[in-house]
Amino acid sequence: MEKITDLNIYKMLSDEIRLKILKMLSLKNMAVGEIVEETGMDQPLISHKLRELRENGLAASYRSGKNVIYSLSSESLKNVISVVEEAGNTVDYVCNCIECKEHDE
Amino acid sequence: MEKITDLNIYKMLSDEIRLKILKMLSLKNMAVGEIVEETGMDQPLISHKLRELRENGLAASYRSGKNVIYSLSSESLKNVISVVEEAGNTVDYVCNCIECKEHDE
DNA sequence: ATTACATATAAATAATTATTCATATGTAAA
DNA sequence: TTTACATATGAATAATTATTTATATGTAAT
Repeated sequence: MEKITDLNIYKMLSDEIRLKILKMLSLKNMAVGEIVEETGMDQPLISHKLRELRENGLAASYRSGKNVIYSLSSESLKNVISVVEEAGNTVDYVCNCIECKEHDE
Repeated sequence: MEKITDLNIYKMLSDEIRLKILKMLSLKNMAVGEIVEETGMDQPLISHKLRELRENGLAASYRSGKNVIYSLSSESLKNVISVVEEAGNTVDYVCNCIECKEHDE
Protein backbone atom coordinates (compact mmCIF):
# COMPACT_ATOMS: atom_id res chain seq x y z
CA MET A 1 0.00 0.00 0.00
CA GLU A 2 1.36 3.34 -1.06
CA LYS A 3 1.74 6.37 1.11
CA ILE A 4 -1.22 8.69 0.71
CA THR A 5 0.03 12.12 -0.17
CA ASP A 6 -1.89 15.34 -0.49
CA LEU A 7 -1.05 15.17 -4.19
CA ASN A 8 -2.87 11.86 -4.48
CA ILE A 9 -5.86 13.27 -2.67
CA TYR A 10 -5.99 16.16 -5.12
CA LYS A 11 -5.68 13.78 -8.03
CA MET A 12 -8.60 11.75 -6.78
CA LEU A 13 -10.68 14.88 -6.29
CA SER A 14 -9.79 16.30 -9.69
CA ASP A 15 -12.08 14.06 -11.70
CA GLU A 16 -15.68 15.12 -12.01
CA ILE A 17 -17.12 11.66 -11.53
CA ARG A 18 -14.90 10.75 -8.60
CA LEU A 19 -15.69 14.07 -6.96
CA LYS A 20 -19.40 13.50 -7.41
CA ILE A 21 -19.10 10.04 -5.87
CA LEU A 22 -17.16 11.40 -2.91
CA LYS A 23 -19.76 14.09 -2.34
CA MET A 24 -22.49 11.47 -2.40
CA LEU A 25 -20.56 9.27 0.02
CA SER A 26 -20.08 12.22 2.34
CA LEU A 27 -23.86 12.19 2.84
CA LYS A 28 -24.40 8.45 3.22
CA ASN A 29 -22.90 5.05 2.52
CA MET A 30 -24.05 3.58 -0.75
CA ALA A 31 -24.13 0.37 -2.75
CA VAL A 32 -22.46 0.39 -6.15
CA GLY A 33 -25.82 0.01 -7.87
CA GLU A 34 -27.19 3.11 -6.18
CA ILE A 35 -24.16 5.10 -7.25
CA VAL A 36 -24.52 3.88 -10.81
CA GLU A 37 -28.17 4.86 -10.80
CA GLU A 38 -27.73 8.24 -9.17
CA THR A 39 -24.86 9.26 -11.43
CA GLY A 40 -26.38 7.81 -14.57
CA MET A 41 -23.00 6.49 -15.67
CA ASP A 42 -22.04 3.02 -16.88
CA GLN A 43 -21.49 0.37 -14.26
CA PRO A 44 -17.93 -0.58 -15.25
CA LEU A 45 -16.92 3.05 -15.30
CA ILE A 46 -18.22 3.58 -11.80
CA SER A 47 -16.54 0.39 -10.71
CA HIS A 48 -13.23 1.71 -12.02
CA LYS A 49 -13.68 5.02 -10.25
CA LEU A 50 -14.53 3.26 -7.00
CA ARG A 51 -11.46 1.13 -7.31
CA GLU A 52 -9.27 4.19 -7.74
CA LEU A 53 -10.82 5.76 -4.68
CA ARG A 54 -10.30 2.56 -2.71
CA GLU A 55 -6.72 2.03 -3.84
CA ASN A 56 -5.84 5.60 -2.96
CA GLY A 57 -7.36 5.24 0.46
CA LEU A 58 -10.24 7.69 0.09
CA ALA A 59 -13.01 5.10 0.15
CA ALA A 60 -13.59 1.81 1.90
CA SER A 61 -15.98 -1.02 1.05
CA TYR A 62 -17.55 -4.18 2.42
CA ARG A 63 -19.86 -6.76 0.99
CA SER A 64 -23.43 -7.06 2.19
CA GLY A 65 -25.19 -9.95 0.51
CA LYS A 66 -25.21 -9.31 -3.20
CA ASN A 67 -24.23 -5.70 -2.76
CA VAL A 68 -20.96 -3.96 -2.04
CA ILE A 69 -21.29 -0.91 0.14
CA TYR A 70 -18.93 2.02 -0.16
CA SER A 71 -18.12 4.71 2.38
CA LEU A 72 -15.61 7.50 2.84
CA SER A 73 -12.49 6.21 4.51
CA SER A 74 -12.32 9.19 6.83
CA GLU A 75 -14.52 11.92 8.18
CA SER A 76 -11.73 14.39 7.52
CA LEU A 77 -12.46 14.16 3.82
CA LYS A 78 -15.80 15.84 4.40
CA ASN A 79 -13.88 18.70 5.86
CA VAL A 80 -11.59 18.87 2.83
CA ILE A 81 -14.53 18.96 0.47
CA SER A 82 -16.29 21.77 2.27
CA VAL A 83 -13.16 23.86 2.79
CA VAL A 84 -12.32 23.73 -0.88
CA GLU A 85 -15.86 24.60 -1.85
CA GLU A 86 -15.62 27.68 0.34
CA ALA A 87 -12.23 28.57 -1.07
CA GLY A 88 -13.67 28.27 -4.55
CA ASN A 89 -16.20 30.95 -3.71
CA THR A 90 -13.57 33.19 -2.18
CA VAL A 91 -11.17 32.86 -5.07
CA ASP A 92 -13.95 33.53 -7.49
CA TYR A 93 -14.84 36.67 -5.63
CA VAL A 94 -11.27 37.94 -5.50
CA CYS A 95 -10.81 37.19 -9.15
CA ASN A 96 -13.92 39.00 -10.26
CA CYS A 97 -12.89 42.03 -8.30
CA ILE A 98 -9.24 42.42 -9.04
CA GLU A 99 -7.92 41.41 -12.34
CA CYS A 100 -9.96 38.98 -14.30
CA LYS A 101 -12.33 41.64 -15.57
CA GLU A 102 -9.53 43.04 -17.69
CA HIS A 103 -9.35 39.85 -19.68
CA ASP A 104 -13.06 39.43 -20.28
CA GLU A 105 -14.17 38.91 -23.83
CA MET B 1 -13.47 34.56 -17.46
CA GLU B 2 -14.83 31.22 -16.39
CA LYS B 3 -16.47 30.44 -13.12
CA ILE B 4 -13.99 28.96 -10.69
CA THR B 5 -15.34 25.68 -9.43
CA ASP B 6 -13.97 23.48 -6.71
CA LEU B 7 -13.30 20.94 -9.46
CA ASN B 8 -10.98 23.41 -11.20
CA ILE B 9 -9.18 24.11 -7.96
CA TYR B 10 -8.58 20.39 -7.49
CA LYS B 11 -7.37 20.07 -11.05
CA MET B 12 -4.87 22.84 -10.53
CA LEU B 13 -3.67 21.29 -7.30
CA SER B 14 -3.39 17.81 -8.80
CA ASP B 15 -0.20 18.41 -10.71
CA GLU B 16 3.04 18.01 -8.80
CA ILE B 17 4.71 21.06 -10.31
CA ARG B 18 1.71 23.32 -9.94
CA LEU B 19 1.27 22.20 -6.35
CA LYS B 20 4.92 22.89 -5.60
CA ILE B 21 4.60 26.36 -7.09
CA LEU B 22 1.48 27.09 -5.07
CA LYS B 23 3.20 25.97 -1.88
CA MET B 24 6.11 28.24 -2.66
CA LEU B 25 3.79 31.15 -3.37
CA SER B 26 1.99 30.54 -0.11
CA LEU B 27 5.24 31.50 1.64
CA LYS B 28 6.19 34.51 -0.45
CA ASN B 29 5.63 36.24 -3.78
CA MET B 30 8.18 35.26 -6.38
CA ALA B 31 9.53 36.22 -9.78
CA VAL B 32 9.30 33.63 -12.53
CA GLY B 33 13.08 33.27 -12.58
CA GLU B 34 13.18 32.42 -8.90
CA ILE B 35 10.52 29.78 -9.38
CA VAL B 36 12.41 28.30 -12.28
CA GLU B 37 15.57 28.19 -10.23
CA GLU B 38 14.02 26.81 -7.07
CA THR B 39 12.10 24.08 -8.90
CA GLY B 40 14.92 23.23 -11.26
CA MET B 41 12.49 22.87 -14.15
CA ASP B 42 12.62 24.39 -17.63
CA GLN B 43 11.54 27.99 -18.00
CA PRO B 44 8.84 27.41 -20.63
CA LEU B 45 7.36 24.62 -18.57
CA ILE B 46 7.11 26.83 -15.52
CA SER B 47 5.68 29.58 -17.65
CA HIS B 48 2.97 27.24 -18.87
CA LYS B 49 2.15 26.13 -15.35
CA LEU B 50 1.96 29.73 -14.18
CA ARG B 51 -0.38 30.55 -16.99
CA GLU B 52 -2.70 27.71 -16.01
CA LEU B 53 -2.71 28.93 -12.44
CA ARG B 54 -3.44 32.46 -13.58
CA GLU B 55 -6.16 31.50 -16.00
CA ASN B 56 -7.87 29.40 -13.37
CA GLY B 57 -7.73 32.24 -10.90
CA LEU B 58 -5.36 30.67 -8.35
CA ALA B 59 -2.46 33.02 -9.01
CA ALA B 60 -2.06 36.67 -9.94
CA SER B 61 0.89 38.48 -11.47
CA TYR B 62 2.29 41.92 -12.17
CA ARG B 63 5.37 43.18 -13.91
CA SER B 64 8.21 44.77 -12.00
CA GLY B 65 10.94 45.97 -14.32
CA LYS B 66 12.26 43.00 -16.20
CA ASN B 67 10.61 40.55 -13.84
CA VAL B 68 7.08 39.29 -13.48
CA ILE B 69 6.05 38.65 -9.91
CA TYR B 70 3.54 35.96 -9.02
CA SER B 71 1.40 35.63 -5.92
CA LEU B 72 -1.50 33.53 -4.71
CA SER B 73 -4.78 35.10 -5.72
CA SER B 74 -6.29 34.51 -2.32
CA GLU B 75 -5.26 33.82 1.23
CA SER B 76 -7.93 31.16 1.42
CA LEU B 77 -5.82 28.93 -0.77
CA LYS B 78 -3.27 28.65 2.01
CA ASN B 79 -6.04 27.28 4.12
CA VAL B 80 -6.98 24.74 1.48
CA ILE B 81 -3.42 23.54 1.17
CA SER B 82 -2.97 23.04 4.88
CA VAL B 83 -6.35 21.38 5.42
CA VAL B 84 -5.68 18.85 2.71
CA GLU B 85 -2.24 18.14 4.05
CA GLU B 86 -3.78 17.36 7.42
CA ALA B 87 -6.47 15.23 5.85
CA GLY B 88 -3.79 13.32 4.02
CA ASN B 89 -2.21 12.39 7.31
CA THR B 90 -5.53 11.39 8.80
CA VAL B 91 -6.57 9.28 5.86
CA ASP B 92 -3.20 7.64 5.81
CA TYR B 93 -3.54 6.81 9.45
CA VAL B 94 -7.01 5.37 9.09
CA CYS B 95 -5.96 3.34 6.13
CA ASN B 96 -2.93 1.84 7.80
CA CYS B 97 -5.01 0.82 10.77
CA ILE B 98 -8.12 -0.59 9.26
CA GLU B 99 -7.99 -2.32 5.98
CA CYS B 100 -5.04 -1.57 3.80
CA LYS B 101 -2.75 -3.90 5.67
CA GLU B 102 -4.72 -6.80 4.28
CA HIS B 103 -3.73 -5.91 0.76
CA ASP B 104 -0.05 -5.37 1.42
CA GLU B 105 2.33 -7.28 -0.73
C1' DA C 1 -27.16 -27.33 -10.26
C1' DT C 2 -28.94 -23.67 -12.93
C1' DT C 3 -30.23 -19.00 -13.34
C1' DA C 4 -30.29 -14.22 -12.22
C1' DC C 5 -28.36 -10.37 -10.09
C1' DA C 6 -24.48 -7.26 -8.47
C1' DT C 7 -19.96 -6.03 -9.03
C1' DA C 8 -15.22 -6.37 -10.84
C1' DT C 9 -11.70 -6.78 -14.23
C1' DA C 10 -8.78 -6.67 -18.51
C1' DA C 11 -7.77 -5.17 -22.85
C1' DA C 12 -8.58 -1.84 -26.44
C1' DT C 13 -9.44 2.69 -27.72
C1' DA C 14 -10.30 7.51 -27.14
C1' DA C 15 -9.44 11.77 -24.96
C1' DT C 16 -6.91 14.78 -22.22
C1' DT C 17 -2.88 16.73 -20.31
C1' DA C 18 2.06 17.44 -19.83
C1' DT C 19 6.48 18.45 -21.81
C1' DT C 20 9.71 19.98 -25.10
C1' DC C 21 11.60 22.84 -28.57
C1' DA C 22 11.92 26.75 -31.21
C1' DT C 23 10.93 31.35 -31.28
C1' DA C 24 8.54 35.69 -30.11
C1' DT C 25 7.76 39.66 -27.06
C1' DG C 26 8.65 43.13 -23.84
C1' DT C 27 11.88 45.72 -20.88
C1' DA C 28 16.13 47.73 -19.59
C1' DA C 29 21.01 48.63 -20.07
C1' DA C 30 25.04 49.71 -22.88
C1' DT D 1 19.52 51.25 -31.55
C1' DT D 2 21.78 47.13 -30.65
C1' DT D 3 22.34 43.73 -27.17
C1' DA D 4 21.14 41.13 -23.25
C1' DC D 5 17.92 39.51 -20.08
C1' DA D 6 13.26 37.80 -18.43
C1' DT D 7 9.17 35.85 -19.65
C1' DA D 8 5.56 34.10 -22.81
C1' DT D 9 3.71 31.58 -26.60
C1' DG D 10 2.58 28.05 -30.22
C1' DA D 11 3.13 23.91 -32.35
C1' DA D 12 4.73 19.22 -32.05
C1' DT D 13 5.29 15.25 -29.44
C1' DA D 14 5.09 12.32 -25.48
C1' DA D 15 2.78 10.61 -21.56
C1' DT D 16 -1.06 9.88 -18.78
C1' DT D 17 -5.76 9.15 -17.82
C1' DA D 18 -10.57 8.17 -18.99
C1' DT D 19 -13.99 5.38 -21.25
C1' DT D 20 -15.90 1.53 -23.55
C1' DT D 21 -16.66 -3.20 -24.56
C1' DA D 22 -16.68 -7.74 -23.53
C1' DT D 23 -16.42 -10.96 -20.08
C1' DA D 24 -15.39 -12.90 -15.48
C1' DT D 25 -16.45 -13.55 -10.55
C1' DG D 26 -19.03 -14.00 -6.51
C1' DT D 27 -23.51 -14.34 -4.08
C1' DA D 28 -28.20 -15.68 -3.57
C1' DA D 29 -32.53 -17.57 -5.06
C1' DT D 30 -35.04 -21.26 -7.53
